[in-house]
Amino acid sequence: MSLAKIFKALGDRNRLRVVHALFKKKELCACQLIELLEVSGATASRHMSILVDAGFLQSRKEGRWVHYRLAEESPELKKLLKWLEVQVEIDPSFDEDLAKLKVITSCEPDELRRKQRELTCCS
Amino acid sequence: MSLAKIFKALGDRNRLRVVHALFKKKELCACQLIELLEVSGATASRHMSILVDAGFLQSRKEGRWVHYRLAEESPELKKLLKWLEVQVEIDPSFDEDLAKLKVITSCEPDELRRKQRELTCCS
DNA sequence: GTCATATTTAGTTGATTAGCTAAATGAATA
DNA sequence: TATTCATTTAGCTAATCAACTAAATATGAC
Repeated sequence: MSLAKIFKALGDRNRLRVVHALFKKKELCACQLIELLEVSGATASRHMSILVDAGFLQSRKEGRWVHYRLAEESPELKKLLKWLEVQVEIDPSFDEDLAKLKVITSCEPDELRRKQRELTCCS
Repeated sequence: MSLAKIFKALGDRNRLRVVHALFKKKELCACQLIELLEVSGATASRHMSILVDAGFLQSRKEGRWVHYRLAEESPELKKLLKWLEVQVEIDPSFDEDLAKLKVITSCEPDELRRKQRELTCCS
């Protein structure tokens, strides 16, 4: 894994939001991250794959759902994440996501998806 | 300064080479970095401005020459640079630049520029 | 002042990338 | 088995970005 690739993976606002969310929640499924970012599923999926590819995230498939969490393998990347965790804590631009996260994790993924469908149908 | 911008600045191989070089040499002028990267002066200048902009580098003008070194202001960025310093040390893909750096810093900037002109004229 | 020279800015081009929609895949359930 | 649904892949578009050349700026030397 090249250093440039590692930094490139973090050089995107939406991907930083995903990492920030996983600092806060430990594990989130794809549909929750879609809800958080408010992008298409395809776009979110691509962001995840970039973060997994760079070694920051690991995924776990459970039935139809894919769950993401921060990877634990590399001690070096963990150090970098430690630094990043302090920075996002300081940065008020991530505060909005905290409230959003609260809503997103207040119900189970399947219920969340039902709500998402309702919204897109009725609006 | 946004976090995404900070990471984006490091998400380019040539800019990482510049930072690596400045870990090794403390201060280098624009013409030496042009020689190191083997890109046009304009391209090198743009890379430098991105690194300065992100807070990693500071520049010092001395007559016609501009000298660059790692910035000391931000304790947070210094921590990140500390991490990066360890990584580039481990990464063998930066080894080639060590030999190159030796040549580049073996003579003063004005002599280096003379050599550069000779090469482009005669080849 | 004029010339030479180091660097930056402007403007162009080709490659990469973040976003989308639509189609494909894979897994649970009727 | 057929259907439904979560996610990924494919294919497209607009924006970003790294590289270049040429022109502009700035500084030292004649």
